[in-house]
Amino acid sequence: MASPPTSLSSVAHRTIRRTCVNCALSELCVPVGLDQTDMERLDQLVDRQQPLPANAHLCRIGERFSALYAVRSGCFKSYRMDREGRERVLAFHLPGELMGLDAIYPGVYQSNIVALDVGGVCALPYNDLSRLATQIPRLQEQIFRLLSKDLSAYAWLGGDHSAEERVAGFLLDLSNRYRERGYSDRAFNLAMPRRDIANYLRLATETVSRVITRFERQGLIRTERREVQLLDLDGLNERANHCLQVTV
Amino acid sequence: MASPPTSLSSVAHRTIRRTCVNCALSELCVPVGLDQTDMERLDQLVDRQQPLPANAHLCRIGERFSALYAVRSGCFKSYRMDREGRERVLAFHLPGELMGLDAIYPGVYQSNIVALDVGGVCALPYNDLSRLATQIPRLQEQIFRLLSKDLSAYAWLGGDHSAEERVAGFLLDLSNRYRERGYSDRAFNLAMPRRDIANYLRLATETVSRVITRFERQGLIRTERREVQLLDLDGLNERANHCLQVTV
DNA sequence: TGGCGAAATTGACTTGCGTCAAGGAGGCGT
DNA sequence: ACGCCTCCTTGACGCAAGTCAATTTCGCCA
Repeated sequence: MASPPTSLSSVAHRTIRRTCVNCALSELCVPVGLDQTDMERLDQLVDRQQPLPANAHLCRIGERFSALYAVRSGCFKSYRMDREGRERVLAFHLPGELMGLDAIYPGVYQSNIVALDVGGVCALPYNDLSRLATQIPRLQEQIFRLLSKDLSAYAWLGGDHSAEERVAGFLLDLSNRYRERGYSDRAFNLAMPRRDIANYLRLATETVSRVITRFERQGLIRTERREVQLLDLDGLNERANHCLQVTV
Repeated sequence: MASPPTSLSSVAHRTIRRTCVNCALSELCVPVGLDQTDMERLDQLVDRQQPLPANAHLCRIGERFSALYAVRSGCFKSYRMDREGRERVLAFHLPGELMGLDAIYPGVYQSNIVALDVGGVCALPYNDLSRLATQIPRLQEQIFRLLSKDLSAYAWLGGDHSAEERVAGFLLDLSNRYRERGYSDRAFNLAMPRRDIANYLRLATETVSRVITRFERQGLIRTERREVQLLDLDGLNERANHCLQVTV
């Protein structure tokens, strides 16, 4: 009771060590369904890295693949460059999601991954992870599932959708993912600029802007810079042509 | 030396039982890198199914996911239906390739898979396969790799490419895959009608036809219905904008 | 051999989205 | 408070690819 609560040691004592076991994201991330013992084994190989400042790169194309990354906080973007040097956004990653999966096959990172705002990641050294996965069937299963899940996401992007379908689908996808994470699915903040959204959806920035304006006029959404409110989910689903949902 | 080689029993005796161990595709398929003992364990769970006639379905969307399928011979197509009932081709599968990977996550097939011509598959019961994968690290690794490989393939389809880029990329992709399988990479037969190619590339059938005609006029290829000859790989690579290759 | 239907090609027209260009609105450092 | 820069929005115009429609070719079966 004597030492003031502001002393360094006191703070250190009160700080709960971040582990998979007490991580709020464990139900979205790799350790889904693991019991406490297995989670602790997983925990030992996880490298909880320093938070990255906005616009800092986590990895770059061509670097030797050594680890998968799980988002702990913030929002990340993965992208490639085409031969003309133009950026091509492949995905946005929210907390609990796994990044770098496309690097497993070639053994070399296939995309640049950058923090859109300040964000933290857990690095999962791949060799250790796959070794552990042979020992914990539930873990192997979860990695299979996460890889398979990404296939469906990419398949959507590959479809031939109109600009309206793409933008509506994008908003609904984010809405679903925020809900899963316990955030509001009706009002959220876009971590990425319009340019990145457009690039991800393979549209021009101007087209995204126009569609958003149109949705706003139709009373489907309300926006204020990067703040978005979804006012009419049914209407958005109609615009998205119902083609978003992965049948689960 | 006495019995004539044409007698039925003789044929039966000379027929080698099809196993993973003696399968010509083992270096492209799931058992990559397994030693003979492990291959025999894998072999025991493989269900070598009757050849399917052309246009027969292997599985349909919504069916409970129970097995992955490896192509043994022929060419398969996987596709979905959008809400308007239009077909959307997701992939063509050549011998040695694994199908149904996108069903792992939801536990329900996410695409219809149909034989384009008469073709054979090996069914790999998923529960048995993943159990075996925990016991054979090299097998687990290979499944990770195959899943990861598909991610890159889907990423290409998701890019915003012109019609010329798409058609050139498609031809070169087939060329590479045929070469891997020991076939000519300069002359091959398209197992699928133009309509399916167009659908896969998210183009109109007419557009594919026009691009093919243009390539032919430019001396890049020669076609005779479904027979294709690639005359100028460099030229095609240029049209494809070099954006096909996965950096391996 | 001839006739039917599916597949492929080609031409004429339409359109959704990209490109170009200009203007407005915050954010931030000095 | 000012200026600068980046982000976003809006309008005018052009083009690549889609749609519609007609014709040819091939495979197939009677």
